[in-house]
Amino acid sequence: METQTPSDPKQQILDAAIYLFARKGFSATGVREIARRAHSNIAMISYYFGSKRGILEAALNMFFQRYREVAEQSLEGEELPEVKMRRFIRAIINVFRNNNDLVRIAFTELPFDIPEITDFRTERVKKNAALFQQKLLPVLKERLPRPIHMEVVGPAFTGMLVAHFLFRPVIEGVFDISFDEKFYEHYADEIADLLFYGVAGTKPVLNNDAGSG
Amino acid sequence: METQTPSDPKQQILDAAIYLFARKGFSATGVREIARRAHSNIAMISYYFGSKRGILEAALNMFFQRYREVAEQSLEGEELPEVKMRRFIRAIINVFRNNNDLVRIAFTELPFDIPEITDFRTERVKKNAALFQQKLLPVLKERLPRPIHMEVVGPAFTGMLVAHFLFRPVIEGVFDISFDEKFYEHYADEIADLLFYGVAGTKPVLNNDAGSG
Amino acid sequence: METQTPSDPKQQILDAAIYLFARKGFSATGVREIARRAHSNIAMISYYFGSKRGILEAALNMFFQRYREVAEQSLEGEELPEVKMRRFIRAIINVFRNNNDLVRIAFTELPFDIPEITDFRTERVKKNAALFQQKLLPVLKERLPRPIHMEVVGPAFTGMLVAHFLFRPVIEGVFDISFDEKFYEHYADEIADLLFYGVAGTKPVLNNDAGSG
Amino acid sequence: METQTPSDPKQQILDAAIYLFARKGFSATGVREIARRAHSNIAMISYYFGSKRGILEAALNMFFQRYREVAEQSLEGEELPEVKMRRFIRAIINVFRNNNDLVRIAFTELPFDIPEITDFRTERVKKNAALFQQKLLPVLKERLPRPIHMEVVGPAFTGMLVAHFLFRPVIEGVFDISFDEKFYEHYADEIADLLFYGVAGTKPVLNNDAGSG
DNA sequence: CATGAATGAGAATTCATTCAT
DNA sequence: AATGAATGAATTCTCATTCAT
Repeated sequence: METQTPSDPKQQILDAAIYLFARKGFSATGVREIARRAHSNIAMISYYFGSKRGILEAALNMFFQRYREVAEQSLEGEELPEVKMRRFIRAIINVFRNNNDLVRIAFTELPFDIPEITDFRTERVKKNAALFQQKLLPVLKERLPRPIHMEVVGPAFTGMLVAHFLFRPVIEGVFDISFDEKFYEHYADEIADLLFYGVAGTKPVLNNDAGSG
Repeated sequence: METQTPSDPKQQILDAAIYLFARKGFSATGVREIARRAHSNIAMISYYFGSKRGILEAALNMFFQRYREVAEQSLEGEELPEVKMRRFIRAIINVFRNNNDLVRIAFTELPFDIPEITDFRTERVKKNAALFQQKLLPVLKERLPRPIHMEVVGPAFTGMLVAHFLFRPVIEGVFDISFDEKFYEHYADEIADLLFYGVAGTKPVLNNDAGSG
Repeated sequence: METQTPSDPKQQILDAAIYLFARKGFSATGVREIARRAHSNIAMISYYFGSKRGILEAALNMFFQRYREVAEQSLEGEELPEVKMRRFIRAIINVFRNNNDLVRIAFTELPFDIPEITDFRTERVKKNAALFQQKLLPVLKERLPRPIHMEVVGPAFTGMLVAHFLFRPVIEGVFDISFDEKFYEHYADEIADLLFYGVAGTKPVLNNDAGSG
Repeated sequence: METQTPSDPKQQILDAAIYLFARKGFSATGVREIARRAHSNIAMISYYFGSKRGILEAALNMFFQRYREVAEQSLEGEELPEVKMRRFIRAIINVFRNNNDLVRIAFTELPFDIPEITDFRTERVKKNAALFQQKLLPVLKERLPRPIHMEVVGPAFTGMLVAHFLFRPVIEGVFDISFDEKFYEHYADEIADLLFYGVAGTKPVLNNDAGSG
């Protein structure tokens, strides 16, 4: 909301922290290192964010907000669920691409067994699930050949979506590939195909390009 | 040397560390806390594992070894790839269930951008990919309706498999469910169905029970 | 940067460390003790000197620099070598008196068999030897009754000069003496006499008071 | 006194400790390192020597005893003081050569300002001084051209004697020399000459070889 | 806004020693 | 005589944070 110049110290601290948190982890990253990378003074961190933890919260809020906006926009509308779902996948993958460090932090840093944090997370995911429940599932479920359990499909789908961004450096090493613009053109559709038809399911011809455009 | 009584201090340290690493993260877990939980002396950590990092390595080696054994066993044989794949999924999910903390540590703790660690990881994944390449893909690919890209399907499949174990506390909260024995009876098959046919793909009748029993 | 008030914490840490290193040895001295004696915080040691070792290096650099300055000044000039040598002895003994703790540290703390440290030491001594070689020996050697071997005389002379400052507490105990201003008035000349004529050598009358004020 | 086989663990511990104390210093040497170098068990150190400090004491006692024996023997007799003194120098240098590590430990490790230790040292030196006083000085003093102060000459002479063995690695580096058998043949006489006549004092011809033989 | 100094708590590790076997 | 496990204290160093300027 606040407009920041590129050399804005607050933004620089945030950027530096995101970069480091994503690579070394929150706990292993020191405020001194953040300040050094941000070409800023250590005391500025307290000044702007209150504490190291404050930076993490700011980063995650930023990320969840972006996710939320994009999710709501892409699931809106009266199209067929397949269409909306493909649009959602494409949009989210785009967000993830542009915020890869934040993806790692969000899925890696927050421990899952501390009640306070799990509650916070649960709340977010519940809202997200409600979005799907409301905008997508009623129509979708009728059209599926067999019943699905959201407590299985939901996390599995999330895992599918996010794995690429969590494991990217390793994938690049294993398959000797580099993920360029060209790759991502087809990537979202492949993920969508995988979600809808798996590797062996029959894919109706007409639906093939339904999600593009 | 290898057989340890339940009160073996080395094993107790390892168990305590795995429990804590999975919940608080490696860096945020202190050796003092590990020692306290293991009812052991701090100095014993150096004595047995050299350093805190040594515990992490011991834990990960244990986990990867278990994974490897199960993967090799379940992918062996001359059955149809679908059969072997379902057996693999069931076996791996079983390993993950019994080592949920290790799953979290393995997929969460090792940063992905430190070359040394990424290389280590890449090596492991390459070997794993080779296993699939050798035991599964040649026959499988012929039988698939459309070509698949391993650099997309591989990570997506991994994400599908692992997400449940990474997000479990949140899933329980969101869907108000508790994952008991009954749940896991069907879980592996649902994941296999998802992998093969997605949520919308047609599932041939004859293959349906190939993986059960 | 260089001018420090007496209560400057950096200087206080340095002073405390020098005091303790000289008495207990470097390894046996703890940073806690240094900080306590300096009425400072332990963390300030890292802040100012990087590490405990950093203090030692700062102390030694200070000492070697003082030595070097005095050595160069006193050996300069066109006087007879005996005159310059007596001036040098008097000046060095003065430096040693005013930095007795540093003398002990410099001659006691740095181990002699660690290549890195020995190299460092060798370099310093070489430079020092070159100073004598250049400013003193050419003329001196002509005037000596018999050839001298620098590899014997050099260390022996150093030992003569430094022993008093290394063993002072013991000497005081053995001879029931206390080294006051009066003692040092004659001390330098006695050492010079010892170097030039030993305990039994004949001492020419004319040179006798060349070195006195 | 106790006859020890070369593989006697007590002796091995002592040897290892002397080696390490001389190079790293007493405080910086750990019992684990000693035990490792002695191919012995840590607990054996307590068993044989009571404590780490016990090893140091054993080593120093050994050294002082050897010194004492040699000093007494070489100063005994009715020869001229110069003769006895040269014999003493030659004998002590021999002891120092064969126990170079112990020399370093004895002159380096014992701090000089802890009353207990200084007292111990003072006691030893007093006895040593008494030896000279009794066996040497009465006759020597009559024969010297000028009065000498023992509190000056004593320490200076000690420094002369010991410096070579303390600084050896550095001297070798500075003068690019290696101290072989041949060097030590003349070394003791050079030191004796230095003590008696300095670098410039006239040396009577007849006394030149009085000390050998 | 911004800084560099300062703090006290806490980090991991190593220490010499002891003990049961 | 000898061992390997175990201990608790002590080690150095780094941490996030605060404060006076």
